[in-house]
Amino acid sequence: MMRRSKRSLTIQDVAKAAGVSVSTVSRVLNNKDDIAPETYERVKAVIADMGYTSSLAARSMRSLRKNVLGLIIPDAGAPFPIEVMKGVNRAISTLEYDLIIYTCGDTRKHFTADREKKFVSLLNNSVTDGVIVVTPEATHFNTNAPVVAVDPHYEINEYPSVISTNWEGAMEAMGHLLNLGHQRIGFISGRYDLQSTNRRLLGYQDGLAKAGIPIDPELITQGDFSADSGLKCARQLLSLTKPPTAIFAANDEMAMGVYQAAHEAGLSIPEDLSVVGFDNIPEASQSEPGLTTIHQPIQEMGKIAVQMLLKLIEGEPLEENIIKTPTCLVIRDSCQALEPVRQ
Amino acid sequence: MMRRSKRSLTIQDVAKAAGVSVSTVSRVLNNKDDIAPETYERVKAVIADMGYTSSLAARSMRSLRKNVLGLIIPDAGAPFPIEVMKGVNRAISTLEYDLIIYTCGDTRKHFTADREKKFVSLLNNSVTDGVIVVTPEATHFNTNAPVVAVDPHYEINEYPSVISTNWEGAMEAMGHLLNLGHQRIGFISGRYDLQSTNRRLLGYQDGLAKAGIPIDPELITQGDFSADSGLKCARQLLSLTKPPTAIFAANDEMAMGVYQAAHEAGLSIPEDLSVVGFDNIPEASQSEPGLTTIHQPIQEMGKIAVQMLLKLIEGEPLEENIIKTPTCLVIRDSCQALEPVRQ
DNA sequence: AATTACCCCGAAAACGTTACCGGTAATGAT
DNA sequence: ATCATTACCGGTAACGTTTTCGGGGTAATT
Repeated sequence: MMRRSKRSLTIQDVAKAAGVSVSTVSRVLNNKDDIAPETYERVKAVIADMGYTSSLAARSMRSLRKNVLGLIIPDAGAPFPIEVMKGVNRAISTLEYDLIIYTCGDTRKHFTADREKKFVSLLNNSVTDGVIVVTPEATHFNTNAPVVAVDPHYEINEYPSVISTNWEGAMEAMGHLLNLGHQRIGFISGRYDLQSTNRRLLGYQDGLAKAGIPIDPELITQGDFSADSGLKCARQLLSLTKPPTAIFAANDEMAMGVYQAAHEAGLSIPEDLSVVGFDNIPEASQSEPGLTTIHQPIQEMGKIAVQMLLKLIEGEPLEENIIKTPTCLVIRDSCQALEPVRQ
Repeated sequence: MMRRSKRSLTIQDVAKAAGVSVSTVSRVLNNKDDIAPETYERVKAVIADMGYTSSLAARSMRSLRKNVLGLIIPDAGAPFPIEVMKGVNRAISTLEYDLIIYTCGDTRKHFTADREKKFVSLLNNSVTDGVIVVTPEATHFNTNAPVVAVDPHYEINEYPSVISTNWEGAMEAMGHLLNLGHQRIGFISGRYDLQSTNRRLLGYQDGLAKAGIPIDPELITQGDFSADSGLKCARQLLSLTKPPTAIFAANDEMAMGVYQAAHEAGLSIPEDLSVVGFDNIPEASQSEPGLTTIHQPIQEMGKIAVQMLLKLIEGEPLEENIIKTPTCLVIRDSCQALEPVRQ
């Protein structure tokens, strides 16, 4: 129960208490085999008794292997990075790695630079063996420790990445709506400079083209992946002189905004408006009605990123530098066949 | 563009490149005033040019102040810790502190021990100046760096903490339902050994007592704060021979489970069943119908925790060791006055 | 009995950084 | 002209760990 007043416990204190050298304690800590069983047990007991844990900083500085993985996510709050985080956490929990999460603040200004700086500061010569970055803006990180990206913003990168079949997913979503007889389908996009946005928009356009339906620019709006932007875009779409009978939102959060806009306009889903989202975040199944959406295996993506990262750390080569995770359509209750009688 | 192959950049490399000593570079890095302006600028330029960032590990080991705060959360996924995280992140973003998040895995077995170990490993003599722990199980942390808890599990702790007015909130929720004429009110509790659960249950009981309504043990069920447990408890409540006309769930996630159970049973909310939650997580406003709930300023709690922690780091005394954040009733569309005609 | 082999363990050198102490040159005061 | 003061900067000792090296025992082999 006695507490050191100033300094904290060091390996020296343990060594003194156990009557052995510092090296021996270190050997015990790292499960080296070069040690007598009885000494091992005795030192182990002293360590447990004193409640000693080694300093991450000192350990990281000396040894090459730190047994810590890093995860860098944008301003925490969006479901996507959080789902990735869960997947990473789960994948790591069975290994002997620890996880440190870094969030870059929400300052839009120096977003990239700031993130990159923090990233390097973490990695460069510090505390982690490798890092996973979620939706990175930067296309290059100057470090020698491995990096894996999940859903990178831009297409051309230096680092390995895992990303979903965005185009195929969007095609499938469009196929579903078209099969139900919808012809005027609104699209709510994300930022145009983002890879995932681009692919989904392309899927929307190609889906229409395949069905022989001309593209009406009025039906394409731009959001920013937030529910709020989805609301605004949906309002805009619904106030058109010839409003769409269905809306395909580039992610589920914006689809939730569509729900709200429909509610405002007195439209019920799916009777008056069909809605399809993208991602299949947990909220999609809890909404009323359940949101039909394109499932993206987000947690799985985190898991795959961990596997890639571990390979890189071990020095093994990667078979694929870009791994594509498959999407699939999840049908719930937010879509309905269009009445054959057109008004 | 040239990249070192093996080792990463050190302060030595920078010093050599800038033609100054290591100490001078360090002075520049730490904005010490004991330096000539021109030298400062020159070294700064070299640092930027080489893309050097100092090693967190080495810096942490040597200097007392690390300018890094730690946040420890249970298995990431639950909305509560995530909201705290957002608040902490926001509070920190204006300061010159960085944030490192640690999640203890979801292994139930050594939950406390594991968490404590990780915690100490982070703090003890490592990388952070102080740590915020969300819903800690442990009542004591053997460390000399400061700790602040948000919503600690148990009532008697060693560390300062910030916690909501759980009893008052529950009383207000009950007052609302009772005012609407409800007499049979079901309660879905959390784990009985948790402080917040206890307080809310007490509020439920005291609310009934105040209205002169006897407590029916049948109406009190125990969940575990997950939506799934809320579903199960609600099923149980609704299958009673005399089912409740209203359900008060000890958190919003379980209230979402109630929604699902009502849906299954063909009951509509609020016509056939009134529901009140607790927490006011983002999903509460997005659900259909909007969930009436007790607002807990979760992000604010994170912010307050940061303020307390900073005081402790600065060595200033705390005015209060326990700060209570106020709850308030948020009325949405999940409650309705009970028809005067009783069946 | 002498040599070899092996098993443990301790001493000491790093790792990259900051804190502390001095030292030099320039400036100002007597 | 000498001394004290200041401004700036470099050398060096830590910080707490892991790793390498080697040495002292004891057991096995010649």
